[in-house]
Amino acid sequence: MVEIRELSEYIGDSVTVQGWVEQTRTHGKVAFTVVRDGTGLLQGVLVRTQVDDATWSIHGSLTQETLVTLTGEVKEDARAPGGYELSITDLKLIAPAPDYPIQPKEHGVDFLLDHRHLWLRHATQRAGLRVRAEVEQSIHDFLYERGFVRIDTPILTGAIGEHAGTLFETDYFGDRAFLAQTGQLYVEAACPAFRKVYCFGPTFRAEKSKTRRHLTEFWMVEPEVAFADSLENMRLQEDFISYIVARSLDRCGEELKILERDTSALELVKPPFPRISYSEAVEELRAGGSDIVWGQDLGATAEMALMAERELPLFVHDYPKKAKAFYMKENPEDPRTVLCDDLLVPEGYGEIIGGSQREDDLGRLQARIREEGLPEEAYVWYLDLRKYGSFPHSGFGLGIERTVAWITGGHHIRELIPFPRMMNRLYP
RNA sequence: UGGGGUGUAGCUCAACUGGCAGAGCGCCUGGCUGUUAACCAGGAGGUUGCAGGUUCGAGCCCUGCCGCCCCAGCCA
Repeated sequence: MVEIRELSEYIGDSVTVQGWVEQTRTHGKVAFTVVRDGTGLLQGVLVRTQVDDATWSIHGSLTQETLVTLTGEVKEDARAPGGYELSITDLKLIAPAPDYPIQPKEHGVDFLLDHRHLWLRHATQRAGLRVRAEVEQSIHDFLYERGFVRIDTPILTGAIGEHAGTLFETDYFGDRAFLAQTGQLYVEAACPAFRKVYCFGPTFRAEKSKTRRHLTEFWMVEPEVAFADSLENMRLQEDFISYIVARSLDRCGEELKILERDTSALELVKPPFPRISYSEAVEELRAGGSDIVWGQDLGATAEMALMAERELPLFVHDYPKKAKAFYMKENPEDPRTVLCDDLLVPEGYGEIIGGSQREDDLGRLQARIREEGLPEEAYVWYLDLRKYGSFPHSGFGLGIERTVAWITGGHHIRELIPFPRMMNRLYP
């Protein structure tokens, strides 16, 4: 048994390959079968006069996604998908696949999502998910090389997070528990232990969002760095994003081609990225005809307008305090704002990073928790971090699906996670 | 939660002004020695999302409900 990706080493040899039938075509006394084994595609060719009746009739009974073994001689052939062809001498049906639902044609999204467990097998989905895997690996590699220690943060928590109204609640031995909507507060705790840390995992938001940029369960990487200020934080972010994009271009060329991604915009992604303050963004928007006023958060329309003429990712930093989370550090030069940044990417993909310097002053942090009406008792341990050797630190969260959607040119982030969880979808 | 759209065969969609329920794909049968979502001929396949209403007659019009899609808000 050989893998299809190794076939170039077996030209002229007789080999056996096992895989799933993607398609069959019969043409009188010649028949073709395209088989996928998870490492590549192979076209098998069957000639009526060169095989016995039993083998020929097996071919006739093959349907899409039947598991088969093919034995025959390997040949190079430009006409074959994958570039290699097998002249079949023996064909065995291992497991049948009657009435496979997904045809090689257009389907509606709802139908495909109902069959997500099967849709994963198909070319565009394979390509997107492989890019995702490469993005994830490049995240680990980049951070590891820079001395970050991975910290796995809890998924079950008390009411710790940013907005209590968007937490999924579950029973915890008679008490209430919530699914984590960020690991950030926990990586902050690990910062004094390892200086540079990150968490990587699923996160949950019970927001009733129905857009192509939202899931209720999505994956996020959250680096946190002791002694980094907001400017260093942005430098880390632009290096990080540039590395991830370069790795995808380098190692996923085939996948991006299948996805028909024009990569010219991605080739430009190199540090430094342009930066504008929130206040400058508001001025720019007003000059462009928007009636946004200082203090309002930037919505999707505003973000789209800011990115319309830009080719590189853009940092928008130092937002009004009221528009941002309680843990962000007050800007000493303008106390109306906090030291934070959003990274917006071009081509309509919007925000992929939210980051900030954290409030390290115990008194101000306590005051902010009270202002937001958060349950103080849940934050006792978090405040301890300011009580025992408080230190300046910064970090950010990068959304995996949004990043992969941008890199692949995907229309909706639901296709860039194996099993999307959305407001109206918990199956399969 | 608002605004817009949509629901017809397993799938993707047609069906004029309200007048016999259609096609392609997939499936089944047959034909074809180089196909690339092959092609050709034939066949099976329907409670038009659900409930009511108007009408001689409703897939089409009206009311309510349900599902889904897109946009916005929220955010990554």
